[in-house]
Amino acid sequence: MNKEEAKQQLIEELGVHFESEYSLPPLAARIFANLVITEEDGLTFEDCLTKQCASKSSVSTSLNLLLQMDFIKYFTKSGDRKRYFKIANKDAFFIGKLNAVLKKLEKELEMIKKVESYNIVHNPQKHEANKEKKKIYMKCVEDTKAIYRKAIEDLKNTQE
Amino acid sequence: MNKEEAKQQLIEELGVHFESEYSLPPLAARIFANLVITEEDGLTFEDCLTKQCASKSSVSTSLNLLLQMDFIKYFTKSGDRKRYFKIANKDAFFIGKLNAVLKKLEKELEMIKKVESYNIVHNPQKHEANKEKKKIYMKCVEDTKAIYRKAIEDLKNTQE
DNA sequence: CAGTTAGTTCGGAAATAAACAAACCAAAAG
DNA sequence: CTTTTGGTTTGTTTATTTCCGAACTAACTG
Repeated sequence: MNKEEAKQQLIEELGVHFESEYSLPPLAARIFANLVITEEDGLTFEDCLTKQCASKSSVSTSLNLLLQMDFIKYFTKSGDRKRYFKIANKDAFFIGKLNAVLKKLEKELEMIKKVESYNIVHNPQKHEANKEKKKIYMKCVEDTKAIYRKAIEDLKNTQE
Repeated sequence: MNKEEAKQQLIEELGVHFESEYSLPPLAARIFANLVITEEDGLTFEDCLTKQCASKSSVSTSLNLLLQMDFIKYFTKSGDRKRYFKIANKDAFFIGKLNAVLKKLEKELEMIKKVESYNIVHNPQKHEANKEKKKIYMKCVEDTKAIYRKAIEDLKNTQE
């Protein structure tokens, strides 16, 4: 398998992964995948257009979505009106991911607490029955959060 | 706020949460939310139908989806043709969730390794640049997995 | 066996999401 | 000032998802 083939295949695979992982529309996921694995330092609007065989408007929407989600950023070159898009920054890829998981865990905890509050008031016996399990689960979430926070710190300290 | 109001509001809120958290269709998410917070020991098909103001066919589809995803189970009462649906089991709710996260992390690792393999062959310099970050991220994922595995064990040992 | 109960299945309608084409705009170049 | 470049915006089309109604089935009931 040559490089171009390997690349295309990996983009498709990564694209599918990103769709579910980050709830991205298919085209945005593919564009992001392309930016993740490209060896170039930044791809232009046109690059994205031709590489994904998509329409201008769809590429525009997708790139703006990715920008707004902080998945990508762009830079310019003086004397060149094009924008060059690249993934937000080498760490952001991981940090963003870690933060996303953290946020989900926070939300999950919040929902569990709401259910708990409801049960304390309206279903005391049910609350008693689940107390121990909730405790284990919550500890697990807290431990995970600690690990993630540390990893984010570590990543930040790896700046080159 | 009375109990019924508090309950309805919580069901809606939990429902919205489950939609994104577990990628469930709206109706299935609401039915599951209802089963999570109900004080009854199991709700019938009809209960789900009337409480959600949905059609028979939609309730049927939703309940079967939830069954197939192992989110819920049912039991029967002798001399009663109805099925009583309830959440899969008190631990399964958490264990299932933890396992789902574990699976996602595994998949994530797998994708990262694929990108890494591609870079080793086709983009050695890029690979070198990201080596340290990948290492931190991977350690983080492994640590998380360990915590989750332990929590699952702990939950299993809490059987009443 | 005729009806009722507790659902399932199938075909389609309604809602939502994703992508597109075409018209548009602002900055730079000729 | 006209044209080209690098996009954006708007309105539509297409695809997919979600839900529903109506017809069906299998088990029980009288």
